[in-house]
Amino acid sequence: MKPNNINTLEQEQLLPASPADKLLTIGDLAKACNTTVRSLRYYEELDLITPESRSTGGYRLYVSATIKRVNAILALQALNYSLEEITALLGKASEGLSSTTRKRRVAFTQTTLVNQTQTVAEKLTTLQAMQAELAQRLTVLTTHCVPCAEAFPDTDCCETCPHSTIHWN
Amino acid sequence: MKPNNINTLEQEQLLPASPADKLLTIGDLAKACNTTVRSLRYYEELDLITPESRSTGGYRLYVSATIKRVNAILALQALNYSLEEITALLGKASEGLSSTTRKRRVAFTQTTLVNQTQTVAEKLTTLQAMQAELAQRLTVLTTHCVPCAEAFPDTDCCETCPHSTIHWN
DNA sequence: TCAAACCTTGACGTAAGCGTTAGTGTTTGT
DNA sequence: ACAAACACTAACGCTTACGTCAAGGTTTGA
Repeated sequence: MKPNNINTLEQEQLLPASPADKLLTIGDLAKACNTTVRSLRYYEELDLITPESRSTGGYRLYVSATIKRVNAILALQALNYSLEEITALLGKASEGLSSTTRKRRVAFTQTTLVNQTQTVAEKLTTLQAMQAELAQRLTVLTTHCVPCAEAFPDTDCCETCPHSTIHWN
Repeated sequence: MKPNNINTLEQEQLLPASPADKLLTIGDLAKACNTTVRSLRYYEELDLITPESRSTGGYRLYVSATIKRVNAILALQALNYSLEEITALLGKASEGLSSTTRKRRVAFTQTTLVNQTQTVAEKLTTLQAMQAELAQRLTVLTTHCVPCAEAFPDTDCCETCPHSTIHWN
């Protein structure tokens, strides 16, 4: 499935002293991005990236800009985005870059940032509640249960104790 | 593995009008914790919970304190802890119910509470840092990228923009 | 007493994100 | 010219946290 060799030719003609964008094999790309060949092929399955062309033997050949793209993918993954979300965020590779993409991209990023902020805030609230409850449990445990266990080391009276909920089991 | 029926008998004798800790079936427990029967059985597989006893017909019967335990598990899961981490955090059910002395059990609970407190504190710090970064990114995005995309909807100048890291690509 | 509702133990299915062969072809350096 | 290094496709494997039957036993209320 050769994309558009015409474009390639045009570019070579239009930019004879072009950046000499040396094409990368999939192994080169993997090393450059500190990831694996398998991951890159998987991203291609998901239409997150696509090689610029193929060698006569069928090797995938990537332009160096793809490094940026892959690094973006990896960065977003590190932020707990799923590849599906990342696809929504960066767009599919086959769809290229339309003129409206930039505006939409920025808007999309904005809404996802807002969502992230909200999610983080919720997590914080939960954690703070847990922290408070842990503190209380610890207090009751040390002020009540520890002395109690000290006084009656062998008598298991916890089942009848109102504080037994502190150490659930 | 009945812990200490002697204790139980003692208690029944000592407290004929005891709290009557009505035992819950697995369905009751699931409803009480707003989760599923399957999940509870899975937690048991992982030794996170264990029924107090079984009915003559083989039904799992739980003490009401297990509700707290399960709720703790669910709360921690909501914080993106894996069940393996939760097991490390809360301890295995079989260990908690082991026939060790009360002193040791209370001490065990104490140390796990301290550990939990510390872990929660760390998680809080991380989340607060995330919150700050998200806020900053949102600021830059709205003050810079949104107007920029508004002004140049069609010119993709992001590659040369120092703020392009805000909206990865 | 009997049906509805609940429980039991398997055991297979699922989704994500790759890891890992297997069997084969391609490039590259010497 | 030939071996080493690399790439190709296809396809099965793995993990986590359950969902979802299947084929039966158990409780419970009318």
